[in-house]
Amino acid sequence: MSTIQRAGANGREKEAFSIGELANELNITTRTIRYYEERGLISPARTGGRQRAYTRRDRGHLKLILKHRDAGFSIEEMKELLGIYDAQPNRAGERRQMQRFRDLVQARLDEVDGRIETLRALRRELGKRLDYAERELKAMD
Amino acid sequence: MSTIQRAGANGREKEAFSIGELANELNITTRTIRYYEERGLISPARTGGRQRAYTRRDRGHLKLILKHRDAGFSIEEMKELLGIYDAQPNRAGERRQMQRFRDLVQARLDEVDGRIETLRALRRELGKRLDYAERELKAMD
DNA sequence: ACCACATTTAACGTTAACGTCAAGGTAAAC
DNA sequence: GTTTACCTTGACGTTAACGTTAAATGTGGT
Repeated sequence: MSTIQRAGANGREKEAFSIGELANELNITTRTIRYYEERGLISPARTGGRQRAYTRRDRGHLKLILKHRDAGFSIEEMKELLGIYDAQPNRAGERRQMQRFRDLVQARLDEVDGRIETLRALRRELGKRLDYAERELKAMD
Repeated sequence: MSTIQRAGANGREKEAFSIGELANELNITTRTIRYYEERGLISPARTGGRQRAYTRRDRGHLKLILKHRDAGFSIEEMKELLGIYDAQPNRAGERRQMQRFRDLVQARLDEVDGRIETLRALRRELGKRLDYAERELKAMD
């Protein structure tokens, strides 16, 4: 698992991860991680030997990506959000950037709410069928 | 639009629809409808000339299918549910069948609840980022 | 130095859910 | 009984999100 541990800042916390470590931790394949890079969702640094070295920040990105994936969002849909998210190294971003970020997150939140509502509608529909079945069963004995 | 109107029972209510009519009403293409038939989700009757004639029941199926689709369910996931749903011509189904139907609907309901929860988790995540952005913006003026 | 295992790039394969012609039959309107 | 509009069955094309080799390099441990 090549447990990457590069020199430099050595303050107790782990600094860099290999692709295999992340794949393991997040329960996905290395192919999936490389694919996300291919599509421009992440861009990890490289070691001298050209191997990918992921930071804790990259790992955070991946986690957010997976949450979106599980919620049914496409890679294209994630790109906008992450692109902006990346554009703010820390908190020193410019106001314009920060506003744009906030707006995007807000929009995404609305999207999520919409999908929740869609699911609620289906839930109600299923509820009706369930009630029907229960009634029929009750009237059958 | 060949407004199919076959002889037989003529009690005010429309009896049969053409594929084009349904596609129009449901805002999908005829290809999509035929595809669902190909995958075994529906099986409409045919006219003398071999054209598909959909009943109100078929239309109901399609609507349920679309709700599932919009909620992110796959065709395979819909097949089980619709298969059973089809197995009950009216209400005269056998108890065994009805119980199986209820159980399936219940399971699907749980699935839906799970997906809603996944979306809620993402919602919370986005909420945090939104708060962060708002705070930063406030501390910027 | 050497081994065993992890990683890399490149490329072809796969599944789902339709889109998109092509070449005829069918139905309804005139 | 022709148009004209709609429907039919193929069948090949397309996009997304990875899976799956293959052949070559890199890395950690002894």
